[in-house]
Amino acid sequence: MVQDSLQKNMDKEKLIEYLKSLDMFDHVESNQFDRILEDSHTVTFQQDEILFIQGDPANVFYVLIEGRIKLSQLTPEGDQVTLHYLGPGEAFGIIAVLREINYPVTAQAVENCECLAWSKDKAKKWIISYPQIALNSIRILSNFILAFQDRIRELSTQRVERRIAHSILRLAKHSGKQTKRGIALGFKITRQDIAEMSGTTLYTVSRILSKWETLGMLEGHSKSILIKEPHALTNIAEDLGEENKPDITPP
Amino acid sequence: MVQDSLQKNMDKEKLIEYLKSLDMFDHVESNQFDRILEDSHTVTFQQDEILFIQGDPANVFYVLIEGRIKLSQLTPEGDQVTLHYLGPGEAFGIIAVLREINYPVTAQAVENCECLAWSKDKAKKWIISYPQIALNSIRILSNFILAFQDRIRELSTQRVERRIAHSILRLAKHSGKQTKRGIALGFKITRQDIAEMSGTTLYTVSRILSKWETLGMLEGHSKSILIKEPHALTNIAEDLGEENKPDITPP
DNA sequence: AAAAATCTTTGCGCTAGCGCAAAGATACCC
DNA sequence: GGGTATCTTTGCGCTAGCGCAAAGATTTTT
Repeated sequence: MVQDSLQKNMDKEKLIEYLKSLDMFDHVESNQFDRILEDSHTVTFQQDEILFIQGDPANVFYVLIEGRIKLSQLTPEGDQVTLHYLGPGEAFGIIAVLREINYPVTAQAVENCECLAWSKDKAKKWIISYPQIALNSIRILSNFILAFQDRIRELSTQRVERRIAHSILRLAKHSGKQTKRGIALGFKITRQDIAEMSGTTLYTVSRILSKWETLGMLEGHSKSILIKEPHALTNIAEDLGEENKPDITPP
Repeated sequence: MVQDSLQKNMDKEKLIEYLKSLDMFDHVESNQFDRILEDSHTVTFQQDEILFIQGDPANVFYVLIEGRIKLSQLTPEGDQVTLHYLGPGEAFGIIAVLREINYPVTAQAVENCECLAWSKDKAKKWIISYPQIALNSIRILSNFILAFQDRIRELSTQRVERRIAHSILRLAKHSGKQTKRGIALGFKITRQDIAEMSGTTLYTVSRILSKWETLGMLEGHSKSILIKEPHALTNIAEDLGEENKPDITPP
């Protein structure tokens, strides 16, 4: 973890412009941003670096500027469950900082990352004394609640194949890059990672990806996935239409 | 659904005293409560009555005073998933009202209920213009997030038996009544209800409850459960110690 | 370039849990 | 109080998905 001066990668003007566009600072008066920024510092993390581990005392509130961060929980038995992949612009650590509890999740950089960071006290000061920021926090938290409700519903009622389809589509929506050959997921991701998002095992993910590959829906390379037929994946995720198994009866 | 005058079941003084004790109004100045109460009206619901269905436009924010309410989601396929049982003192409808979205869940009274209700506009007015109430909302929402995270972890990594044990213990903690013979769950609940909380089927719940009954851990009657050995249940929920199957080898 | 580490695939056997069906039990209603 | 609706239990067969093991493939390290 490295602390930079603010000006390294972006000048102050541009950074403020960017902050203004974020959910966390939506509708905050322009003249506040100088002070908000003064209270912050920039931090960078290398790929795979761990920002904090579930159970660590929560001393910092972050906004992710650049890169991608995985939020996960480890069970007492050692199974990892991925709760969310954060992308640029997302805030994290709100709950732990405000509630004065230890971080309830582990945060790990899955790419090189750059964050703005506020100490617990400064973050609390802004959220508590600035009603608009509190309201923005409510909106952010409620997004999590809605997403988690969907996740619980999925895990309770859908079979693995569908859940995996959903997980991959979520990644695609969040970080996919359109290429000539299809949508490529924007960062390295293993079968194990997908299993942790879908509530299954890496074996099952591998088998199902292989199946989809033979059906021509996607291409799975090591640590990367290229979605060739997003529509077919959506069909599986939404459980629409007939299986598009075109009866592979050899001639 | 019946609208009462405030004074029917509780006089105003007592009601204000009660409101002050709730999470939603924690640390709100005493002199505000007259006005908060003026903006509200009381509503009662009969057992099994539906307060609102997922997808309904969110016009009302509620605080549950008396009774118990089930929050659930229905999948497009018709499977029901129970997200939470609300008890007295809990607020609901915050997200839908603030976000101007339709209710994301269905709310149904599982006992006769009494609620305080605020119209969307009045609720928004209070939450937006009164920072302490916004902060309290953040705390309430973050509780949901933490609970849902646990739920996702459970569904992803634990087997049914353990999840059922957890569900029942949660109900017991939330609404159990200590009796001579054990802890009795405080309201009618079917095998189907428990299945919807645990992400399984009513058949599996029935089989597992039967097993626990033969082990002497609990007694399952129609629509009610008496926990005779909470400790044994906790062992299963936490996956502690050895199976307390005392080798039922007949004499 | 070789060696080590990590990730992926796939065969194989197994079992947890599903879900139909049908019979009992309990609660509800006219 | 008898009939109806709702809940619960349990037998039975089945399959989705788990998880070991071992072989490939790919990436990283030296």
